[in-house]
Amino acid sequence: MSKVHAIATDDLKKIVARIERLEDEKATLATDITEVYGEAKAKGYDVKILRKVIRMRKMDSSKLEEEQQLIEMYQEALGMLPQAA
Amino acid sequence: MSKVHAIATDDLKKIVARIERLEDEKATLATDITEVYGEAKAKGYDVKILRKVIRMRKMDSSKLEEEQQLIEMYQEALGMLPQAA
Amino acid sequence: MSKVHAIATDDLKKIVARIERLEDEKATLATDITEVYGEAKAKGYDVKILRKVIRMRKMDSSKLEEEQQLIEMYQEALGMLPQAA
Amino acid sequence: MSKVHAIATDDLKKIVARIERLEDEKATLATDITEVYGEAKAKGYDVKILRKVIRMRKMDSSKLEEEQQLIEMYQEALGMLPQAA
DNA sequence: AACGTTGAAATAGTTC
DNA sequence: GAACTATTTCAACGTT
Repeated sequence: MSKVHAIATDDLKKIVARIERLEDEKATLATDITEVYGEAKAKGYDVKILRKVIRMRKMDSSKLEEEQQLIEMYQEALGMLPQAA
Repeated sequence: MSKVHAIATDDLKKIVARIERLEDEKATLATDITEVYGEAKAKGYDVKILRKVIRMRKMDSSKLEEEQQLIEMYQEALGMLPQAA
Repeated sequence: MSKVHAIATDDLKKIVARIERLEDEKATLATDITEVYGEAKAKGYDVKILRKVIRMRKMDSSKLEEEQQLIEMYQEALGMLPQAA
Repeated sequence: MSKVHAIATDDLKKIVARIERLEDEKATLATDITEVYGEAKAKGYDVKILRKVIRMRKMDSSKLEEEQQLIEMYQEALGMLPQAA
């Protein structure tokens, strides 16, 4: 176990600053998203449904990847098994 | 925000004891599972594949639930939307 | 495939597009943050500690003290502290 | 449906059954633990603090001190501590 | 035995 | 405020 025992202060400060800046931007985007949902609601859209639909769109594009993974899984499984290497 | 400021010691001890006991049992089961995989490996089975297959079996039984959820989602979406209640 | 009425108006499409774009950017930032932690790790920093410290910086200090007090209260109730005053 | 050779020997089936049974029991315990936390919450305990304290009890004290020292080291490097010695 | 990958657990946010 | 979902964090595992 070799933890760092002498910390390069300036270096660490820069790292922390970068992370905190990125997290700030991320939080801002989260707020923006909430606001867009708010606008949608004001226009009469159902926010809950909207969220679900958007989630489904994301899932659908992940389904392709999942399918690919399953194919590879089976390929691997068929290559070996009981008399595995 | 109403945190508890006077702690009933005996009560808390019992709660902690119960949780720790359950966690112990859970850890024991985790060890047992690891051991079964170990036996399987000793018999020549490919543990990695075995894990994947078992995971897939779990997924397959979740697929039914997922499908049901999607159906309900669509039913919901078709009932409302722009002119939502 | 059953058409879903005329739900997908241009307006709704725009809203969805905006949200998805914002979510993409958010996901990119999440990846960036992970990468910065990766760099920090490569430089020898302890990522787990780093995360904890950054989280503590986010909490305002009154919250931090309050949490710490609660922890000590619980520890005392459980007899985890050497010999409390 | 394409049969997958004679992979599913009785032996393999038994192994899978044992693992799945153990995993079921493990999942049940996880649910039980969640419920105990729920009861604790209903009695007014702070679940988040409770979890932290229980986690701390699990860590041996040398680890805990080491972690605490690292945190302070980082905090000092970042100027988060009032006026370090 | 460190490293990355992956699955489990915990926390935070959203909805009803 | 209770339940559900999504995100984030943590720990285990296999790999090199």
